[in-house]
Amino acid sequence: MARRKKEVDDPAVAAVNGPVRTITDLARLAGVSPGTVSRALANNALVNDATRDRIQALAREHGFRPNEMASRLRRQKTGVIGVAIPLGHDRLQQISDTFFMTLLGHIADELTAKGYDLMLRRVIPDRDDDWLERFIGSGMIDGVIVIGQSDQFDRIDEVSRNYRPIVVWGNHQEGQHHCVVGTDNRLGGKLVAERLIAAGANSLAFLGDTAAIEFGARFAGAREVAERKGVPIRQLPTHLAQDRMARDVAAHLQAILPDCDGIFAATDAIAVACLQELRKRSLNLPRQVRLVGFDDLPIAAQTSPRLTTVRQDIAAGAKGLVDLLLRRLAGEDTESLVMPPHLILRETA
Amino acid sequence: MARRKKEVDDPAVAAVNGPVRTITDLARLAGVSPGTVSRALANNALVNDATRDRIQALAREHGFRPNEMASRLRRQKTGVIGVAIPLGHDRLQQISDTFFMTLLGHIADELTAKGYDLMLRRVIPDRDDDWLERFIGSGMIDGVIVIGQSDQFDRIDEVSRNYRPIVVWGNHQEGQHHCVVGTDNRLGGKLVAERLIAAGANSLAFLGDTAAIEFGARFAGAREVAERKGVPIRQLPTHLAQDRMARDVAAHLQAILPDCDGIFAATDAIAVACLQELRKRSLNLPRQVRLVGFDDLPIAAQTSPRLTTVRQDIAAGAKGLVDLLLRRLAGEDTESLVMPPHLILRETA
DNA sequence: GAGAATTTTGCAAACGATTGAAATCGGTCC
DNA sequence: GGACCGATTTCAATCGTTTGCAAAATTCTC
Repeated sequence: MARRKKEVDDPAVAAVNGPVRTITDLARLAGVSPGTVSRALANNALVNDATRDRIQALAREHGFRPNEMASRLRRQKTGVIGVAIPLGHDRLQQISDTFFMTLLGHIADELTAKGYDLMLRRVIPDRDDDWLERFIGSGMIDGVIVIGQSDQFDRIDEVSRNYRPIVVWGNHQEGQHHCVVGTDNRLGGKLVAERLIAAGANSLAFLGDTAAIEFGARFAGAREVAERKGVPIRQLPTHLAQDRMARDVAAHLQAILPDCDGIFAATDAIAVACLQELRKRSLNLPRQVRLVGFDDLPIAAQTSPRLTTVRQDIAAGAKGLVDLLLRRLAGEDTESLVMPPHLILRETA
Repeated sequence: MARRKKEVDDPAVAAVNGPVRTITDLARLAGVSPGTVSRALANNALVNDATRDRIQALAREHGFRPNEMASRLRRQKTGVIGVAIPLGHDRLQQISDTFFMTLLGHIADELTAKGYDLMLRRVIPDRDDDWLERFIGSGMIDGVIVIGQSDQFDRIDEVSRNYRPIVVWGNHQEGQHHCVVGTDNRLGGKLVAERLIAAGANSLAFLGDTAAIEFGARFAGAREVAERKGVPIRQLPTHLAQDRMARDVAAHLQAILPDCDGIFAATDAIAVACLQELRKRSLNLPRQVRLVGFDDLPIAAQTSPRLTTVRQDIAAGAKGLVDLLLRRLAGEDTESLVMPPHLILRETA
């Protein structure tokens, strides 16, 4: 409608009147063709300097910005990286999970620095089996970072055979096809078990759900060491959602104490819950019980007693994820990046 | 059926055996026009049931998904909500700020539930003065949620006069134009001062940078109460970035202790830093010094002694933000939502 | 000042989907 | 047998940019 009206009216007048919404409006205003405007705004050397300046000034004056949706459609490049957080092995684990959110924050920083936008999508795989294909196939993103394999390892591995720009945060597994960035969880688990035993523990317990392969690897590492040293170790599934976690931890500790004197919490969040429960029971750390967490979240340094834990370098992880993704986007073939975990000795073991 | 046969035989069709990327590819395969495919995939009643089923089956078989970029361009509707986190009053405050990230997580949950995607953008206003216009003008988003006004109040207020679908997390100020969701920071500040004084404090200190208007309001509330009760109160600017925060807190406490016996930390993060510093100095809480934080982050319940603080209901805030934004998107005019803060009494005051 | 070389600009076809309007097709009615 | 009808389907224009190529304008050469 508006367009028709403009055509009928004196173009100059119409141009002055209406808002400048499209590159064509601006072109009319500047008395050049849309193509020229497009090039001028892109600082294309093909356009005369004077013309460019005039058009850019006009654009600024009218607060005009080219529609990126159209631009991205035309150039078949979105400038957006998708970040998916599948919540699989524990439905109640919220997207607000501290570790993932911190990682996400760093990823956002990295992507911003590289000029990419970030599209975040929370995913519940059980309710929606082609989540990854949908995200990729939407045409809205140039590549995707998956935070946490959860129990979606096979699906991710499968999809990655036909789709290259995908990088995953998680555990590396022998023979996997997709590119992953993560901590060497198995080694981390070994470090923990070694420390617990060195600190005097005679019976170990792992609190965490091994269905999540990251946790599975941590447990596997710990078990290897425990068996080698002849120390018994048991595994106790523990939910990650705040409320259920507290209940699980209370129940587990009730069952295993005081028999068990070395606790390996799959995450710092679980460790903190243990700490509270242990305090309730007035058990002394690390004399009566030893406790080690995993992640080295900021909170770990601030509990009392301060938590011994395994550091995952989140900032480096984020950098690695983004870096590898951009390289894959550029056509390069990349190896997975497995980062060494660091045992941070504090006061609980 | 005759049609099917033709497909198979027709060399032109057979030649297009490649991947089915566009609706046109699929149309050729199905022997119908692109328009029909579009309608079939959209479950438009205008298309024959049998045709629809056939096309949908074909789409599934070939893993075809319409390009959303194109779709969104055409319908002038993106289905994406932008979330901007301006880092203004404290450059070093990272996007990984716990409070904001938690809020972001809940917002993501809410938006996902409503069928929207989320585009995250970190913004450094000093380096880039038209960040908000750029985000809005990009044509990539239907609306925007700004997390934290930082020191960008005026700019946001200005922009909101010409752009309706914008909702902001932050402090509500008399006479402002834009729609905001947030806690009543002033009231929160009052609650804290009242509690500190009731717990026996005779001289108060506020640790936080009042240039951020949320913090300014918290301080103002506390000052009002303090002055009414004739208790002195001072304000000590404190950075939010982890490393500088620790230094600032140490310096401040060095300067004001033991003179000052009631500390109001602008955030729980600052409060935790205080807690560590106070422990170093072997001061007993709450006997010698009282401390109250703000936010009620998960960590607040897990420190030792457990932190007395003011709860901001993050989940409700996220729900409010999304709800108001969608209503504005639908054309409704909405009031700001100011939520009551709750003093959570624990062990530090 | 003609012709060549070089800048600048304009034209028009994409990108991949959506959608109003027009066309097609059986079938029905009189 | 022709008009008419409802149900389907096709056609073609559109969303707003970008960009290869041709055309025009300008500058350079001799």
